[in-house]
Amino acid sequence: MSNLQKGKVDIVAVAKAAKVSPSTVSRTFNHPNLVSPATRKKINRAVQKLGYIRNRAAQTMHGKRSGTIGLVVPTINHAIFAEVIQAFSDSIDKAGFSLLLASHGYDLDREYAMVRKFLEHRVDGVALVGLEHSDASTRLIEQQKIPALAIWNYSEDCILPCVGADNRLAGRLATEHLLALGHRNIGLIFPQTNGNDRAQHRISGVHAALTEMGISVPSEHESEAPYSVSQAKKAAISLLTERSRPTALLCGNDVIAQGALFAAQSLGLKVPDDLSIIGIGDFKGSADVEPGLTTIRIPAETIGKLAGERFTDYITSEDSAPFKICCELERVVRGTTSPVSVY
Amino acid sequence: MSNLQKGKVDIVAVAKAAKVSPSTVSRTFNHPNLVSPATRKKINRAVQKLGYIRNRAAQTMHGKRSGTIGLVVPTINHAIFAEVIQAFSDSIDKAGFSLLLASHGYDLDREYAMVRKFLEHRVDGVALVGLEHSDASTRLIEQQKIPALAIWNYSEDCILPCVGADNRLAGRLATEHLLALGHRNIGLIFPQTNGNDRAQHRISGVHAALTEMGISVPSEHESEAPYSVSQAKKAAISLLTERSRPTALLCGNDVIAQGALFAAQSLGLKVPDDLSIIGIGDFKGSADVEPGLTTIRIPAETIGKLAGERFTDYITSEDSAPFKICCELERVVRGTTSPVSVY
DNA sequence: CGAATTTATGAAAACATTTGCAATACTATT
DNA sequence: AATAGTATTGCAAATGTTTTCATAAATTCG
Repeated sequence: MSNLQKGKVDIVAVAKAAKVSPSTVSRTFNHPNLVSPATRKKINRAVQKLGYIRNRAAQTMHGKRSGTIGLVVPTINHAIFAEVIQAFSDSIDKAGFSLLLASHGYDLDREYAMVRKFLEHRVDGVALVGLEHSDASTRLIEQQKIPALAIWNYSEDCILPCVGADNRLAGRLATEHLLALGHRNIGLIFPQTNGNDRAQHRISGVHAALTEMGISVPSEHESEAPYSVSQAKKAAISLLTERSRPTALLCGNDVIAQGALFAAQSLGLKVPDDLSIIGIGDFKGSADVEPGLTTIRIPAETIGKLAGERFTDYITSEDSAPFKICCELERVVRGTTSPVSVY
Repeated sequence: MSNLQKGKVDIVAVAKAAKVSPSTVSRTFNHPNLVSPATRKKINRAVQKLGYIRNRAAQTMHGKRSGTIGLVVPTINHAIFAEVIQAFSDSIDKAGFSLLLASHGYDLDREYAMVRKFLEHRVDGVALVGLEHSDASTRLIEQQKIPALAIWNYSEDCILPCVGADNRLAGRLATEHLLALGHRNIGLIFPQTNGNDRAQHRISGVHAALTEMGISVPSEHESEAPYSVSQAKKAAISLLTERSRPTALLCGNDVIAQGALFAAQSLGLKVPDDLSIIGIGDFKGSADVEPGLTTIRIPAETIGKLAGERFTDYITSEDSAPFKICCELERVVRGTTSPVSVY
């Protein structure tokens, strides 16, 4: 009760209370085996009594790790990123790190600013979503020799270590599923690809697969929609009321696919009989709509977890060999796709 | 090119390169008006050339603010928290702060651990979700005299400053809407209330409103479901297949309500003709289901934004008067509720 | 032109910790 | 019992900044 919150409760206050030197207190924390059990007990009692809390800022100044990892995402407020963030956070927490989080709203200049901000905080590593970043960011990471990680996308020729899935393949898998069901007249709804390499890769995978089959998509069947169910719904409605309606809709992500599904339902189209819909992502909720959404599952949780584990390893171990991990995609066939109807 | 990443690029390296003293460099950053434009230019050039980045750890040691705010949420991976986190993050970012984020998975002991962890990082403030916290956490905050904020819930008799909505009122509003439509046989599906004061308050508001009307809910019409569409769907199905089916379902949050909606649809019940459903929250997506979900809107974004603004104010200004802000709820009537049918 | 201000800069102490080195105390060995 | 070795502790320097105080240079004013 006496000298609790007396303002300055630092390591020397503890030392004084335990009648030892500050060095010994520090050692009790950092190398407990170097200090005798008896003094350790004295010190712990003093720590308790004074309510002492270690100061990582001071530790950091000594070249010790700050114990923080910075993660920059495009946005926190999307189901899919929230899932990655959660898994990543849990994962690095287990390794004793804290998460500094920031979002850039798909603006790569802001991404740079966020990385810089994190560097000021002397994070032990920075994780970024995607493979496309501004030159400034790349240079900064290079110069400062800060461990960096690309999350979410996988690519062989990525400069940074990465943990993610192959979005090109995701696009291809979705396409091949529709093709296998006999669809040849396929509509595409994708988000803007600008500064969004996930979408870029996906759509390029789609086009590759289509071209191989000699299929091309007329421009009126190719539409752009933001990451929003309601706006995707609008886009889908206008696409579906074109003269020649496609038999299937391939959507750049599950949110768009959900919008498309609602659009179809509001137009009185039967899914999957009149129209097949496939998404990419398998977001929470995709299984639950009626009918369940067929999609290409990107294992967000696995990616986040793995990324956290490997990255903290990479940071803490001496012999840090860069790594690239490709997480498996999975085709999840539910109720929104069926063979093209013969009519 | 020469002495870029030579390891130690600190303020004295910059000083040397600019041929001034470290003090002057420091001043250029902190009190630029105290240093002549000419030297300022020299210094900036040196900073550029060396790629110097300020070290907040060292600043923090001087009693300067660390520039971080810790936010502890139950979970990141729920639409509604993701939205608050996003808004809070943006908001504090504008004030120059960085966000340290952690989740506790509805375990108040872990919440304590996270707060402690943040304290080690010398955050300038901690924000917690909800009003119910372990004694240990409360004591810790008290002892360390760290600015703290309760987000999400509003209550007059809250010890901490708070920014949030009145969940009791939310429950009451939802109930009154159903009552006004003539419903008397109401089913309840709520999440576990243990360690979740949001749910607790909502359900107590519901019961209060019902009791005032002399209505009681038979226990077989009261069900518990976790925060998951599919599990809520299951719970709703078993509730709706009881002998005496309620005419309306009041759900503890929109995720549960969505599950209930899907449940009704899969049972062939017409919503809202055969069954009215109301949720609480107004999550992203609630407007987009078919029919649109009637709900009590909790303004997550406003809460996050306001919380960030007021909290950073509170932290940075000297005359920090504690504050309590109650954010307005709004009844959003969409397609899932209608007057009870006369039969 | 000299005194009184004002402006610009530097020197050094302070912040809370860690750690290499030195000193002391204890244990085992002959 | 003396010596060598080991276990435990303390001293002091170092980490990268900020800030107070002092000093020097430039400006203003009578």
